[in-house]
Amino acid sequence: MPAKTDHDARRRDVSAAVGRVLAAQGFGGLTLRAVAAELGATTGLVTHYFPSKQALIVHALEVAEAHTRALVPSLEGVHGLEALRQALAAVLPLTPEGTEINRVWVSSWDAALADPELHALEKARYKRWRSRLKPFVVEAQNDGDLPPGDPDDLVAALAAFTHGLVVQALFDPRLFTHKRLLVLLASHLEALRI
Amino acid sequence: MPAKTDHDARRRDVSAAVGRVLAAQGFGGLTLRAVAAELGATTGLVTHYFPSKQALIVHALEVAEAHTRALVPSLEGVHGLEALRQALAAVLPLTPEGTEINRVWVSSWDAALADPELHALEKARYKRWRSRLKPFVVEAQNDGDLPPGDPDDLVAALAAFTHGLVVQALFDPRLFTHKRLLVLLASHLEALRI
DNA sequence: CCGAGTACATAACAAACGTTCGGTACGTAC
DNA sequence: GTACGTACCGAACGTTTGTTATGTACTCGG
Repeated sequence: MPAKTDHDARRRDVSAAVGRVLAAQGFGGLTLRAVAAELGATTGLVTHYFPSKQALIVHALEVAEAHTRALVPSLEGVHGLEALRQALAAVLPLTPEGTEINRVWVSSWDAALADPELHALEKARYKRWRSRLKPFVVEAQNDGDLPPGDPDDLVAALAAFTHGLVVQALFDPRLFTHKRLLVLLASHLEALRI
Repeated sequence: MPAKTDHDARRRDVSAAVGRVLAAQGFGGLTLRAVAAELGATTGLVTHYFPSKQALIVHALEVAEAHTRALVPSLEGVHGLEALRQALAAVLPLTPEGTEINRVWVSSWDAALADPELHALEKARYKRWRSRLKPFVVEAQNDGDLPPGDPDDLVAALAAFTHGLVVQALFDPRLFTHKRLLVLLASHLEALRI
């Protein structure tokens, strides 16, 4: 009875289109018709795969998270402070792709602060990010490359530094070039060194 | 010929209502009707004082900036690292008022990334903020409380740290309490000490 | 080849949007 | 007192929104 199309793959296509609209227009410009146009289809297709706009957004942000995580290089064989540096550098808007996905994240904060469900999801996402960074921080502390103290505090501070840099870079890419972002990150980690 | 009402004061009233709607609903929920309702008036009043929604937003963000700056305590007699700490602490969401205005700022980034005019204004705002912090950084460097090097880099890093902390705190106020935010800021500055 | 069910297009729907505008009330200037 | 300009209401305008319903083409299991 089922037709041929790959349902899950098509859902991912739709979500990808949402991501592109979001990166270009922000949440204010995210409409079902814009998504459909980006996809070269109609709103009928979109609503066929997602019951509501809210569900569409939620899924699109999940896909974006997976995408973001995929930008982090393999850190096998890399440890401590250097692994931390690479993990944080992967988040910076160093490529057009990185810039686009960061635009999506920053844009999503508006909706996430207003909507309870999105708020909870973003809060959980931050928790996941910090817990993914934590082992590297602990390692760096054990190596004597970072000062002792509650690693959770250090992780939060480093996540803050990185995302704060992302925001400034999005608004002034001319001032925060690829090279300068990496220098700022590296010298920041260096400054924290004991 | 002119009637009695204080035009500028009324414009500020409208902008304040925009701020309240923005803090509660974000840009997605910012409509002329919501602003009018918040003001206990009609859309006619709003459009009487602002030619368009865009102009309304621009003015509301200007008012918000003035408001934000007013939250910074007098730093007369305070210098160097301690002045820097106080200036940055003033930005953190430590009070309901501070939380509300930070919600407005973070929400505004969605629209600011999508609209050229708002983008330019936000970019300029960041520049102003950094240049206001810079003297304190230079002072702290001269005092030997902060490492030497390009003060612009240090300012950008500290602005990044602070705003990144703001975002995390907005999404998880339970985890980032008033006390912890201040501790994180203080120990971060301490960690940068030579 | 034939029902059944999926994959969409197309179109309609009420609701909500920003903007525009006529109308009323009320000061002020002369 | 009359004329004029401001302040604001209330409603209408056309557009756009998310959602829902209808219709058609196609693919499969039997």
